[in-house]
Amino acid sequence: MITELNIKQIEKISKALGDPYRLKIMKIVSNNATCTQCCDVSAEFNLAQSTMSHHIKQLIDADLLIADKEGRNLKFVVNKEVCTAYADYINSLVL
Amino acid sequence: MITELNIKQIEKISKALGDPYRLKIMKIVSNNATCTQCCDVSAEFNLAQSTMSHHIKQLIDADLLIADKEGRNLKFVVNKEVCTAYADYINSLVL
DNA sequence: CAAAAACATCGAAATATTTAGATATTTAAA
DNA sequence: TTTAAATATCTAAATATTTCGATGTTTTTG
Repeated sequence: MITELNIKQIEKISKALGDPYRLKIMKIVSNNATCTQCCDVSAEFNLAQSTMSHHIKQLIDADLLIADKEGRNLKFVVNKEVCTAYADYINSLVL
Repeated sequence: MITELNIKQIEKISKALGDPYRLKIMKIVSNNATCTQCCDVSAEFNLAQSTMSHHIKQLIDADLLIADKEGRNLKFVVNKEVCTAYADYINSLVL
């Protein structure tokens, strides 16, 4: 299934990636073979829990992360299709 | 020559792309076979000249556009290397 | 050389984002 | 079943971004 992103989604994804914490979260999740959890990620940062929650929410809302609530934990992985579709859009600017 | 972007550049590029006007500017420049100028772009928008100038500056500062001052005109094209390098970074999140 | 064209810069208002603390919710553990 | 752990939500302050109008600079044109 090939995902095509509209311009509003491109904007939202770009905005979500326009923050150092959120970029670092993406990298951590990407580097993790297994699903990551909020608390795993939080451990790497010096931010309030509510702030972390906010950042992760933005990545999920932008569909960059796919989340799955398991018990009291929130697990997530990189949304490969959306990342690829976003990269495709960027590449389409280069003709 | 292969461009490698550091994380600060990735952040700056993402931020630059996280705005509907700037995304539209990128598309206009991308679609133009020849160099684009500020006044070409401005004609498509309902924004003050100073605002357009500000948006274009952000794209140039993020190295997404390459600018060249010719007389009183500012001409620019898409920076293909940086766009490609950015897309590569995004793809690197998908393993 | 005076006027206009193209763009940049500055200052200020409006708006959006980031952040933390307090509190709420949901689930697991004791 | 009380307690603790993991996350979410709300509010408010701090900070950043967007936008415009006014003005400045540089270059071309009359």
